[in-house]
Amino acid sequence: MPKNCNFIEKLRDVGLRPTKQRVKMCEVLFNREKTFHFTINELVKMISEQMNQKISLATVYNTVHAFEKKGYLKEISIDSHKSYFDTNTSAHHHFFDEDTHELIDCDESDIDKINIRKNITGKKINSVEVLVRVASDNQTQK
Amino acid sequence: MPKNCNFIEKLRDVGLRPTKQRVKMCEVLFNREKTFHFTINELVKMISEQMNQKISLATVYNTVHAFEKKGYLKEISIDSHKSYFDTNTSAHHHFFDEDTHELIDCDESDIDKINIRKNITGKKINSVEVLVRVASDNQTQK
DNA sequence: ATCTACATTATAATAATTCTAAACTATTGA
DNA sequence: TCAATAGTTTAGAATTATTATAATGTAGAT
Repeated sequence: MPKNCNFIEKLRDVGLRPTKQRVKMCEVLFNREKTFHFTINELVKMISEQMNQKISLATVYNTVHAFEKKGYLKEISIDSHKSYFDTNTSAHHHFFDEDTHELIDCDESDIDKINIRKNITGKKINSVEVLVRVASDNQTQK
Repeated sequence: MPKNCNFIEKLRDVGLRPTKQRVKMCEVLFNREKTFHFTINELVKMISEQMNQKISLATVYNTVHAFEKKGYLKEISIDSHKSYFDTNTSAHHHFFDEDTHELIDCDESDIDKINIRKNITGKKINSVEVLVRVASDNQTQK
């Protein structure tokens, strides 16, 4: 199962040259069972750990944004100080754990379909997403 | 109707000294019919326009954060590149116009109560907020 | 009126992100 | 196969938003 071939095709499909940095980035991002969330810094660290060579921050930024523009990654805004990205690019809801800063996907079935009664004239709805902030239920903890 | 007295009391209540910068800031933020949304830069501009004197960015940041900590302002995360604040501090939903970058409050009645079926053990739900992204319905426009 | 603790300010520092330009490499086609 | 070229990577500079600093100013208590 030469997984990398898929990534090379994927990159080509998107109009990106399959350089070794990008193929490695694809492995880290897409070669996994479940979708996941990351920040740029976390991603750089993960890639660096898996490569003998160092990868430049600029390359990671550029490529992440290229993937985002093409719909292979999605940015999630939760915290104004950091950009989180999600390899699950479908419209879906999230839990955000305010203690650990962990982002957790909601299944379709976890939240009923949301009915919007308000209409903004001349505008169509692009997405409807829910963010559920959770924190420790422990009284003794902040 | 000496509105400023209210602001002085409000500031005192929060443990902030009612300096003229802060009172002016209160006027801009709270002396209005409807709640509104702003970025720090917009706020600085608004305050500067209403004062003969210039106000320092640092003062605005500090005071906005002080208000936020005390629950008189609320930060809204929509766009990782800018911090939006809201003078409506209740949990409520938003429309975000992706064409104009305008943030619009949803009334309670615009969206049905959201039922969350998933439970995260040991965690309680702090807030449930919906963001509805809208854009021009015009085909000819991006 | 004076004193003191807290505020304001300009500016420096920091952090996240984007830009730049030189060196590098995948692809094309001879 | 191999050079030409068009796109890529990189380190580091530039930019932007935000926070820290330290000197000066001011509100409130005495």
